[in-house]
Amino acid sequence: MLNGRTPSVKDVAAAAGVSLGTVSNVMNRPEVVSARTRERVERAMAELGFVRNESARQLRAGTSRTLAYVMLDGTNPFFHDVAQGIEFAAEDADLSLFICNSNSRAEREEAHLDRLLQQRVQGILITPVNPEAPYLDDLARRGVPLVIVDRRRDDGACCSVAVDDVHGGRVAIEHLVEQGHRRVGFIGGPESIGQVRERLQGAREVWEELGLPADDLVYLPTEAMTVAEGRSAGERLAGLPARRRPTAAFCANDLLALGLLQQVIGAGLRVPDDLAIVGFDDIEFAAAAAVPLTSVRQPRQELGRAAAQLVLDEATNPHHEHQQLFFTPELVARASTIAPRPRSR
Amino acid sequence: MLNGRTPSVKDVAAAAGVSLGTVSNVMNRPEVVSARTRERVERAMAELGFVRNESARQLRAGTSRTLAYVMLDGTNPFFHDVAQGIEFAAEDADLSLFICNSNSRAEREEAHLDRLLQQRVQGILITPVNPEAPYLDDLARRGVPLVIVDRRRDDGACCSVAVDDVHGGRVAIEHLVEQGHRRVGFIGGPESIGQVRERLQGAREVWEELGLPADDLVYLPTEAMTVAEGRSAGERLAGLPARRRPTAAFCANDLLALGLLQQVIGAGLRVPDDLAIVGFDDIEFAAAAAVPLTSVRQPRQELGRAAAQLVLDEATNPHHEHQQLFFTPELVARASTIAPRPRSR
DNA sequence: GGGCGCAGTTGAAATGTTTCATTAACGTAG
DNA sequence: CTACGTTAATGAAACATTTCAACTGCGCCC
Repeated sequence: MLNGRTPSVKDVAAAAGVSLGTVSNVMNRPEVVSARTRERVERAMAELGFVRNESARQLRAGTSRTLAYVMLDGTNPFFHDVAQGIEFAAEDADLSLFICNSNSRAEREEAHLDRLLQQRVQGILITPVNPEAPYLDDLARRGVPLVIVDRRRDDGACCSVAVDDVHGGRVAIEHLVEQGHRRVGFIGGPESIGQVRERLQGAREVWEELGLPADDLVYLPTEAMTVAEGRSAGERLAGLPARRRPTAAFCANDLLALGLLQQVIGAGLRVPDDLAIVGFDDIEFAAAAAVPLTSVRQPRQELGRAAAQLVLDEATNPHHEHQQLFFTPELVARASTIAPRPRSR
Repeated sequence: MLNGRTPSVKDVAAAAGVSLGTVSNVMNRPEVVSARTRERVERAMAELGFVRNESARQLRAGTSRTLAYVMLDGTNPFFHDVAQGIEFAAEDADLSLFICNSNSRAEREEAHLDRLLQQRVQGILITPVNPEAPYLDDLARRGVPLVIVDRRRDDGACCSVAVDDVHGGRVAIEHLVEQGHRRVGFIGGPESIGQVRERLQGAREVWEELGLPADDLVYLPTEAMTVAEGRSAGERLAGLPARRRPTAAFCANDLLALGLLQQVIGAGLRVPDDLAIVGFDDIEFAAAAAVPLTSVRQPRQELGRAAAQLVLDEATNPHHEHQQLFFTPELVARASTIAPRPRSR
């Protein structure tokens, strides 16, 4: 069957008694080769266990069959849902998807990008540590199809797909005010993250429009967007003097919200009676929390799918123009802000 | 700077006024080329924005610089932790990691493997839908370094890294019995998953050894290991006649446990007083649940790291012998089984 | 001053594909 | 019978790298 190294087209050609051009035709344009020879070649391939060498194909054809997604934080399920959306689009286009994880470290990100460039991937999707990083411009200038996911670039240096975070901040606060809250905490950070700024901005806008005193929208900064930071924000919140302590919290993502939820429940507060909580992203675990979490839903898979389509357009359409796609997030109200109808009485 | 296509070694050589063999030497054996020319070449590379073409390198050198992990279920954070462990090991070995997701569908898995074979990846790590699938044997026979992660192969066809699931089942039940429970439900399925069988087996072994009546260890089968199935198991559990209703549940993974937890809390039961819950895997969200979840911890990252080391050994060491690595899981007790010291009185 | 060793550089071969111009075979129309 | 068209198969070139044997100076020793 196989005697050492893996068989090449040449071996198949010899075994089938045809030229190696014909073998290639069987793989790439089966219609031009007669049924008889095609069958003979296919049998030879099966017998030898031939597997096409993708490097050689790519080298000659000049085109790779993979996309890549560089995700920001592997511990946040949100990004995996985005990746799943990309994967579906890639599958439809018969491409492989290379998933990398920068773990929020710029130097890992750059190392990944370097590798991807060497692989000559067909396009790169990325949720960058910093959307303005100069090496992203290098990529764009090089002509590598590039789409920024879940972040924005305001100059049109490349495509991006994101969500209207200002709007997301607005609907969260509108909902809380509707529920009667007049003192609300905003939990998120660091402020270097554009989304944190924009979600906060949306919150403040609507707060002001409703004529509520600015001081009653309390900003509780965090150092990261993790469960652990959510918990520690909970402690700080509990430590606030009563007259400043909010009756509701709006968290910049669900991880923070879940951490907060756990901490305050552990401290004996009731949710939502003592503290209502709104998250952001609507990851799967949000609905599955013990007090199901009200959250601002991002169309996570859609985000990935749309990004993949943009990158494919850039890769294949010579008249491609960079676009900034915007999705509008919507609030999903659950028990963490809406008290259940009392069980009896 | 660049005039159309990306520059090749030849362009660099021309720009630096050396032969292309020298350029290659600068990249691969800098010590053999004089400092003066090396510097000249490096300058030329920078000016042209040269990036080595990995396909060509791989074609000629015959060796790829990537590992691949085919994960079973992208919605389960457990596998991402495993992947993270692999990633660290790959980073140490200066390799890239290609992450694929089969979503528990055998045909996707096979398609991924086919692609990876074409890419001639240096080794494949996989948590397979079915560890006995014939195409896995094909891989092994082909000589592709292959490690099965978090599943077992009893014949020594390839390496595997797993956890002692029988033991995991034992410690979970021992803990519950210690806490005074005498009627316990086991939630998990489908039984085609080896781990489900073994965790249940461990549970039954210890149950019998303690002389408890077999009928009081109730098996509640599920169709999958997801949050949704956990919730539905919770409904079935609530519907059980009181004399058969367990006072504790041991779930085959944390996703099930989280779903169950949410459902029973929503139904007004108290955890652990009315129902104690033990999960398996100890994913990050287990500790962050509103009632922090007691769970059987698998060394998730360690699993990945060890698997990566095995695959690298197989790839590089001619005297490699297949090994079956076993980790021993340990119980992490939290509030879902241990009632907190009463707050007052 | 001829031979030798050494450091540095070169040029060609090789890797496994794809592509494309060319050839071969075989009818069929004139 | 020739010329032509069609269909099928061929062979060589090209892709970007790495490797390695061969070459070139050059200083040194006898």
